[in-house]
Amino acid sequence: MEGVPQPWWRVSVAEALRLQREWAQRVCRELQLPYPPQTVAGVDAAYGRGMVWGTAIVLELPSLRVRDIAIAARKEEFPYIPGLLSFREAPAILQALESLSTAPDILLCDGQGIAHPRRLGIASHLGVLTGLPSIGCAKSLLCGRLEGELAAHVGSTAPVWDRGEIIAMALRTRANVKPVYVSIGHRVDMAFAVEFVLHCCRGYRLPEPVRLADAVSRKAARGESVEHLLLKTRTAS
DNA sequence: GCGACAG
DNA sequence: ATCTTGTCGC
Repeated sequence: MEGVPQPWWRVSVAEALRLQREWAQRVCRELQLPYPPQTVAGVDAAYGRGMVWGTAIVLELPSLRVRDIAIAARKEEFPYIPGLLSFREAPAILQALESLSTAPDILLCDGQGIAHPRRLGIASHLGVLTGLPSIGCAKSLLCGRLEGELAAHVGSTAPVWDRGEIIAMALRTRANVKPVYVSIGHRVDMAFAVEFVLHCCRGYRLPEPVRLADAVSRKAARGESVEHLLLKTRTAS
């Protein structure tokens, strides 16, 4: 992306907040897909041995078959601060994405999209920096309040409001199980995001791309073998 | 000032 | 996120 300071993750908290407000203005909340996505990349990160381990795993659609995997390890450079998660995890995830053989059509992230104090959760952050459509799927809320009741059946939704706007939808992906919070990342609208996440769940609370990215990340972080999953690891500082 | 707070 | 055993329930 143009105009992005290179070591954008090596900044002060004040500068990080400024960058978020700036980049949040580049988020597109409308569906902009040239064609139905043929591949989705599930992305996540885990921690181990002083490193952040980012994973990008590409699945074919609508089958959800694994097509490609990439893992990247980087030193932990930014602390975890609620609201600034992407400054800690995005560098490793972006590096993993760059190591993929083929760019995915859309990103499914473990975390918030615009359901964020400054409307730039990690899903939106990754979407804006890569230019790819993205969706945020989080296990809990960072901000906002659930309005209304969420039915117990799969597929039911309830809006999450914050400062006068709907920033996410609580989505029941499994009957009688805590919902996940779906939000727009970049170049998608809420309706598409919810439908997409639901398609990826298949009986589990979390979407398959995210479950796999999570499993691979933590295995890599613990130094366990992930070769039986076709990998392309790359380490850097 | 106090409490909340993605992963 | 990570540290950790068994256990209750579909």
